[in-house]
Amino acid sequence: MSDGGRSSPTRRPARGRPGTVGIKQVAQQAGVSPGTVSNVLNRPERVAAATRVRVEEAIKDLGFVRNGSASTLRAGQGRTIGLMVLDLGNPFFTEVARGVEDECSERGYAVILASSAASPEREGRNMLMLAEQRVRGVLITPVDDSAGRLDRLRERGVAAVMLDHIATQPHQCAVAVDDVAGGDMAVAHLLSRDARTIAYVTGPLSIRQCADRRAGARRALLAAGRPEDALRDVVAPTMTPRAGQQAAERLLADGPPPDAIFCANDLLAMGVLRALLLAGVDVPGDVALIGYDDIEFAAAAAVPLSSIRQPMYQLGRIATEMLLDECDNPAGHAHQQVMFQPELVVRESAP
Amino acid sequence: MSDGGRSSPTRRPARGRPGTVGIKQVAQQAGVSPGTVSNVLNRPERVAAATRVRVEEAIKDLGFVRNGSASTLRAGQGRTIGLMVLDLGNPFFTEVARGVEDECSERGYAVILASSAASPEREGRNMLMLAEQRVRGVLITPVDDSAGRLDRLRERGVAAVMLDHIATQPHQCAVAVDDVAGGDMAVAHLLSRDARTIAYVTGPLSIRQCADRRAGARRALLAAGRPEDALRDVVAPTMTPRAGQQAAERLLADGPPPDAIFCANDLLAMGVLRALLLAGVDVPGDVALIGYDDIEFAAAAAVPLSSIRQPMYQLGRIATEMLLDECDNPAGHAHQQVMFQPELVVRESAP
DNA sequence: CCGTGGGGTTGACACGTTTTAACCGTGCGG
DNA sequence: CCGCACGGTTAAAACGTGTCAACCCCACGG
Repeated sequence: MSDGGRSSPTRRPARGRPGTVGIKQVAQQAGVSPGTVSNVLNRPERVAAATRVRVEEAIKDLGFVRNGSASTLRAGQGRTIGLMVLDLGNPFFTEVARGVEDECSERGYAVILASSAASPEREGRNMLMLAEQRVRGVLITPVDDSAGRLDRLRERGVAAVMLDHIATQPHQCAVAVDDVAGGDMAVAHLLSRDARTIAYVTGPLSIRQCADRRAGARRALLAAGRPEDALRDVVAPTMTPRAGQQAAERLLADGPPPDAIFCANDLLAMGVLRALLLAGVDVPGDVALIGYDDIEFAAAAAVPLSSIRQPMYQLGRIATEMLLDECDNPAGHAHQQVMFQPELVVRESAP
Repeated sequence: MSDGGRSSPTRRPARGRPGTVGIKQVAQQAGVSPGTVSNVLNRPERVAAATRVRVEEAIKDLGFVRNGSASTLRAGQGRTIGLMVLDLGNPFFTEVARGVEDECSERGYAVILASSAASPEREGRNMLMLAEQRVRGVLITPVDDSAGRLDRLRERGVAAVMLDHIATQPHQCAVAVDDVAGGDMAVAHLLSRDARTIAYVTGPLSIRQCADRRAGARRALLAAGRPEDALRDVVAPTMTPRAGQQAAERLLADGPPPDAIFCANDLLAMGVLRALLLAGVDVPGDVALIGYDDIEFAAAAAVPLSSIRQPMYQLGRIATEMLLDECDNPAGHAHQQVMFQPELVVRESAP
């Protein structure tokens, strides 16, 4: 009956493990057609209750697990998104990743992790891999302005949300934290404590975050009627504790210390703090200190750090929400740029 | 000409984006058969140089990117592994993840990230998802002893390597760091500085790492001819700075401070340090302090922490190497348990 | 001149799922 | 009594790639 392809003697055994159980083994066991099994899996409401339980039992008995590749191939889209971060070593990004993973795990999505490690070449390579995996969407902290790359993705039907990066184009989703406001906040707080001279210890100003926080700091100075050059920049080559310590040592060697120091990063701030304490400078008595990010270790420093808290975890969660919403409803999706407001956390280093 | 399927009026447009270019569009453009394109992709040496460049040009022109789902489906295996960590918030695991990602990125594998968040239920859920994605192998920090789960995976042909966990069965790959040796090392160092009384601030002793490090510490005591109870345990409920601080406060309130404190974790150690300094205890003058893990922030603490360094990044890399080797050569693969040796890093908190 | 061998290439099928149109009773309104 | 709609189910056609037997062509030895 039907066309009996069964008899073909050239039939090879399945490529995968011999015992691979697919939808049709389940169907046979449940005395039903493969299509019905698929329906049980994807639209359970369309199948009669009695049949459904029979199929579900068969699934459990045989230990069937659906083949995602086949599903993705046929349906044209799977339940996978890509997450491309700048630097897996930075607590900021790992907190974001935690938010992304939590949200995805709850909604049954898989996260493919990729790190550009700040290298455009590696970003490209990983991007290609994500494209091959036919991810449904991508969360990305772009290394440079990769608007072009993202547009090409969009043409392929891959949604994208930019992380911690303001969108340069309107047809683009993005979530970020207002770094200008954060810088303003930090310096305004220092000024309210009657700081007259303030230093800004920062990473390279080519990094948007560093530049924005500086802009905010200057805005606060202007608002207080101080000259902009009341803020003294000290640029460190990288944003690590070591670099912060060295920057602070330079600063101390160079004349009388400022009343307060604002750091672009808690990692820098921890190094700065160490240099100050080693030099016998009292914190906050002689110099007030404030960091940025409010990473977990900030509160555990020798002198607990005041800092500007960013909702890192929330950033990841919201970005994922936006991305998945766009995936589920590409037409009626309004691209939006969400800008979180940072928050001042006052601790002992700048009470 | 050939079989003109074009004329069929019932032909639906492709499900995916209209412009989807597949292997056959490339073939047509290059004037060659789809099979040849596949060969160019997978066994370039079998195709004549001239044809190859023509195909490669066509690929570039059309912007073709291979469909990983179809490839995986047909070939029975893809280039994807799963990484299941215990806690994305812990720098230890993120460092491991960094190693895994680097290695995979270099070898063209994709990493699916999953976190069990120490919940067996969530571990199970994510495990199912990894199975659906037909990952080629899994790197896992098991929440409890999930030997059964791993065996079931293995039956499905999914390789597995346990991370930071000794294998309970011989047919199992595992990489770990010798925690007993680490504990020994730490306490031996403290003893060499003439510490007489030592406290061990630890997380729950049900955590293998905590228990092993304690065992090592006692071993060092015995080796020095001290009674085992020269080591006083102080158990904190979690391994965070806050918990460490509270534990140290309890310790100080409870009698004269010990000569030295060994912490199961740098996070705990940072909290302990803070408590000591607040209480006016000099470190290392009055109390020497040593942590574990040597996370980046340990060196940046108020008093830079001595610590036991674990090769976290290397752990991830090696584990990945072992996993991929097993994937590429399942038959001739000898399961092995690699045990790394930790390393004492001497800084000011216990010189 | 014919057979043979081998490098290149092709055609067609299979992988496991989703989807859609068709099918099958059955109850109901006309 | 006929036709129709409807809830359930099925058969079959894709989805895009990998693989393998078959094939073609040309050079070469007999």
